[in-house]
Amino acid sequence: MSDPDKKTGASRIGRRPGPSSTRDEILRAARRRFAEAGYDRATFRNIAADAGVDPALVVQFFGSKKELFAAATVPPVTLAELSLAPADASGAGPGLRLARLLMQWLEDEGARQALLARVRSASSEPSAADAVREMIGGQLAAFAELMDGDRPDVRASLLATQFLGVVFARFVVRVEPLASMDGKEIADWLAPTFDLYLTGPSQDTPFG
Amino acid sequence: MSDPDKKTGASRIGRRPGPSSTRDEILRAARRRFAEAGYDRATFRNIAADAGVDPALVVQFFGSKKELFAAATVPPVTLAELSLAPADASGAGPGLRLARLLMQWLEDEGARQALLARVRSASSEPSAADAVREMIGGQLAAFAELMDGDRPDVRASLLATQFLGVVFARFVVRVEPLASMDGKEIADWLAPTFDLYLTGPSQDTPFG
DNA sequence: GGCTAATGTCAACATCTGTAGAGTTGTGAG
DNA sequence: CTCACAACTCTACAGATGTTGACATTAGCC
Repeated sequence: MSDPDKKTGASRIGRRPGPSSTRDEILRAARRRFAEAGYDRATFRNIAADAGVDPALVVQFFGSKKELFAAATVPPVTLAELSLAPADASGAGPGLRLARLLMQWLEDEGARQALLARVRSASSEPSAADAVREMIGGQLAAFAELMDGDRPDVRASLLATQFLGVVFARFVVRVEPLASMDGKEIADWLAPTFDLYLTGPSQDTPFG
Repeated sequence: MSDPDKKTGASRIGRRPGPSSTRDEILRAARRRFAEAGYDRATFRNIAADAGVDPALVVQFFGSKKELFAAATVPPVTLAELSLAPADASGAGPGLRLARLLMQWLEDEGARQALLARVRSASSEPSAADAVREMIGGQLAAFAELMDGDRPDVRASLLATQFLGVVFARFVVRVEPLASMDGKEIADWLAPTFDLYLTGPSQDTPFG
């Protein structure tokens, strides 16, 4: 007998009638909080409040904070799913194609939040740093085959630093004018750099 | 009368005899903790323990955590203090000179820790993000005069992203092989990119 | 020597955190 | 209908955190 009024009938505890999308709402709330505040400052209570739910339910669904983070920060769109084709048909070079692809990826809110959550959290939570590292190893190493020159590993990691730097400067530090620029415009500026890393001369100095 | 034994005489509380370097030790401990764990996970208790001191003393010296952070993360060596001259005499281009200067700056433990503390903390603590942004605005804008082309603001911020990306990928995410490479070697690879940003063609597309 | 300020510890505070356990209500299969 | 299970909330706990106030000891100036 926890319901004081039979007419209203809406008891706060217990399962809700009808189908439930709560689990997805928790995931979306978690992704946004992790993206905006990072691992430590995104709390169960904040996330649960955003999803309109009790914090304990989040625990029941996902077990622990680390598991929630892992579940909430897998990008809903992968680079491979984006169409490389239209840029390919435009006669653009590999650097510009890659730059456009990456910037286009960031336009998707879910993917951007997932990436940002990982980048932000990498500063304090080691498992998030692992996620970023594996992301780079997996996603960008696929582009290593585009690389003509030697030291493709060095080229790939430098390319990754340039991309990570743009993300960090644009969304975390908010460096101007980069933060306010259009994604396509940034892609144009990044293209020559990417070409440099992809196909430029090696800077190895074995006799230095 | 808190001393139970006059012979040993070393009471734990109260001021220590002789001059004190405690304040500097706290600053060093704070800088290291902030650099390795970021703002949130570097705690008063950790820092105080590293300095061999009571946490309350840290508060007494610096007031609050934010003030301690501000005091501990000002780089002990500035870019301007590093000698640009020797690289200049070697006939190297502006990109290589700048790359070497920045990598040389990171070799200094204090400067590296201060920068890393700010970068790591920028992910969660807004005042740290401010510090990074102002750092970029102040230090790197001094190199904007080296830039020939138009849009020096865009060029400077892109240069900053490349540098930030290297720092983030190398020390936070620890992307290989970049994390294990020598600073000078990285400078060689970065040089063409910096030249591109400093003096390369503009990517503005007013008619695009 | 005496006094003030600097240096130091200790115990405690209010608050927030992740998480556990018990209890309540709806769903769906038999 | 029944009954196991899934979806919920409530309460509470143990630990950590930034910060405070009271107190102890020494340094340095008159």
